[in-house]
Amino acid sequence: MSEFGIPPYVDGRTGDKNLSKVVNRALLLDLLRARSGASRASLAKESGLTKVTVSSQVAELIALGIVKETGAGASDLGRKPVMLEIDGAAGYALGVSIATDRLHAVTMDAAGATVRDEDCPLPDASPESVVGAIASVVRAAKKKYRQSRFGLFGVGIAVPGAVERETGRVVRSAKLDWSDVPLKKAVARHFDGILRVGNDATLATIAERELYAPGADDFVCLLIDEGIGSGAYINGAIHYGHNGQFGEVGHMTIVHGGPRCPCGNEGCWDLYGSELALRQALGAARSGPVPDAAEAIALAGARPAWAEGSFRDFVDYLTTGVVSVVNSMAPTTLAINSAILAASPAMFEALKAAVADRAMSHVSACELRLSSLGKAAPAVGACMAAAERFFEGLVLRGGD
Amino acid sequence: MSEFGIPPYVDGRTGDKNLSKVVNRALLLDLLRARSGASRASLAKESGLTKVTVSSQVAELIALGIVKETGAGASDLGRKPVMLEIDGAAGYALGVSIATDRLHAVTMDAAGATVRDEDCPLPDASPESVVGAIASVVRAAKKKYRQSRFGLFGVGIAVPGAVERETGRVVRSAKLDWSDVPLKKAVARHFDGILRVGNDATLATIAERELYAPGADDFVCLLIDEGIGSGAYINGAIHYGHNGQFGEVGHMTIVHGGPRCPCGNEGCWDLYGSELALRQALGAARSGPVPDAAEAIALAGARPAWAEGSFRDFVDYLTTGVVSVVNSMAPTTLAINSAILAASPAMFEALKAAVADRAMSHVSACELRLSSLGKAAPAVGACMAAAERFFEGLVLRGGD
DNA sequence: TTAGTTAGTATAGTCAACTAACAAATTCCA
DNA sequence: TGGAATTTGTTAGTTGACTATACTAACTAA
Repeated sequence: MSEFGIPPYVDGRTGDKNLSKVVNRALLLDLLRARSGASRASLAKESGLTKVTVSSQVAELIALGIVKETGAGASDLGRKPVMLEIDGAAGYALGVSIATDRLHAVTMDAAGATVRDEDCPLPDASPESVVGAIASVVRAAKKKYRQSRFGLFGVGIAVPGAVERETGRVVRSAKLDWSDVPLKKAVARHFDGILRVGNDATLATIAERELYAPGADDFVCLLIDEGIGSGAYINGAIHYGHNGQFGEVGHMTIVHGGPRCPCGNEGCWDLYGSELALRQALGAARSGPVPDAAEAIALAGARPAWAEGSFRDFVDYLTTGVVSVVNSMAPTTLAINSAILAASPAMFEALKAAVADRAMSHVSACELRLSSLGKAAPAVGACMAAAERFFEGLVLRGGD
Repeated sequence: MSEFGIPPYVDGRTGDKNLSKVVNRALLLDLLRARSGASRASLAKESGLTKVTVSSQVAELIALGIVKETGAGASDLGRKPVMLEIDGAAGYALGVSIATDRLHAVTMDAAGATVRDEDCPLPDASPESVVGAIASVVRAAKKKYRQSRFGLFGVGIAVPGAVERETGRVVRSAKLDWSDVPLKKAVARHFDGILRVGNDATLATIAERELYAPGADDFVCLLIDEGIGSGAYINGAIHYGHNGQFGEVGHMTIVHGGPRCPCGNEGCWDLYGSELALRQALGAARSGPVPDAAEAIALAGARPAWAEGSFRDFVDYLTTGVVSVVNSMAPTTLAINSAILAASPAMFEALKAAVADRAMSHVSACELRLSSLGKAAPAVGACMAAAERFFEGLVLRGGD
């Protein structure tokens, strides 16, 4: 469950008196969050801890207000268990993803249920406007959830660009035309809880894995829209490269000696396999205007004859990139978040078949999946990242 | 120090009474292995543990025979510390790498010092011959080190191909023309200690990191010879993909629509940037025979005019692949093990400059290094992998 | 020779998990 | 209807490893 490979409550820590308590609490919280329908006895069985240990931990979690008893459960024989669950109403996390013209804001309760999903228009994409809009969403949520035990405990922000992990500084966002924006610092003046700022593809990957391959150690997620973004769990941990922007797989060369890309490299996959590239190809194919995103999606569903070549090329370019990713990283699951592919099951099937044909046989066990989270993925992932940190804090509390 | 992200003594483990002892012992062993010149007091300072805890752990490690006192150390003031170190003579690890015509065998003592490095010719590359040769090397080492506390405690075997991690089965090795060879099981009949079988590039990566970037979380290693192999540490853990063969980066496409590769993919980097590809280009350039590896290395040093174009193309192809790797994985250090580049510093410098020019600016902090381990890397890494497991065992012993 | 400093040990206390025994609640079956 | 069996959860006491505190040991410098 943890987004981190080495759980932060273990990493770099000496084996002091609290270590086992902390490890066990994390284990129990993970079990409680993963399945509903747990009791003290079932937790003991699944965790390998004794009933006594579980009871004492559960008592503390209930006292903290994060776990609640929900009455008697079913049993074939013997005393009925007292069912336990994370108390969703204990607190809330807000996830915001930034686009050029709007914010997408998702709210989740402590149990992980989405309780709100809204779009806020932005006057412009300047850092000031964005920070202002985030501040107002945060303010509203803070007020709304003031009554609950932990209130609005965390905010996650998904940025389409490179983010320095430690400081939450946006190093560079081509989409927003930002350079060196201290986003976290700016938002922190309006919110003093858990605040996480990350790359949108990275955060989307957190959400997609939770949905499609919870617990998978090696999981890659591709986001295909204007450009091609990606994120990856490797060895069970989400991978942040430099500046939290792992996975510029869009800027692998697929055409050696090809045209220069704005990124500085040549013949990048992004120039051939992105939605933007497809739209430009469609425009050229009909010798007319370049379709916008909505029209391209409609065309992908309709598949008019004149567009066939463009779509076939698109799948072909996607195949080349996906095979490169599969061969070089050997994930067990690869999720693709693409509105175009979502609109055309046939195209996705063609891609799957082509990848299976070309990928190295011993790694082709990799499962290709189409994401269904769509545009919401980064905001949902931002929520999850904030919640993750919240639970990490709970683990340390009372144990440190 | 651990080759694993989540230390195996923590992963999946509940916080029982021994957990802290195990964690602390691992911590102390890592410190002892990393630097020489430790004392109980310095270990306490560096580990954050109390002197009492350190003393009691050290007493057990000395009783186990893995740590020894080496007399008084220097001090400016006050009582002189009793210096401690891993007792190299406590035991030995053997690392073997398999080539078509010979075995390369490296022996290390428990302190990590290489004590022997030999080549054993092979009559042929059949599984029977290889297993027989390994068995005889192992038998000799077992006999030689019989007197020491732990004797020959482990054997690591580096295979040029895909290896199933759990079982040590060689799924496929094109170089050796092996399919489905239960190598670990076969060798286990001649050796009952720690036995690790792995992909050669993966094991070489372990060795290269230890040398060039000990402790680096994100580290990629490329091995360029007949083909292009690679290994990577991501999030501080060596990454095994499917079948222990992460990093078929050689089979990323760099020429979309290019020629079919034996692997099933098209336009693979391997077809353009490997030593084999270079040698074929050199042969074509002089309209003569394809040079063998030794001649190619000599030519790389001499750089005759007729070969200039081939070498320039070679660097160009390498650049494309390296930039793709750097952009998509964002490692902090990338080590290249290539006899050709080692023979021509100018070529390596040209590669470095071209990569810096084309890689995305925010990830170009990645440091490119030329490996000096050369052909020995896989065998050295195999030793290290065996030693790693040995120390993991020590950590659990007396704590479980 | 004595004060000051650093290394390492001895002893007692604390914490959290464990074991064992028990109380509570429920079903099955005579 | 009333035990026997079974499962849930708690209470009481034990254990192991770390910590704090206080000590001895060894050494430098003035």
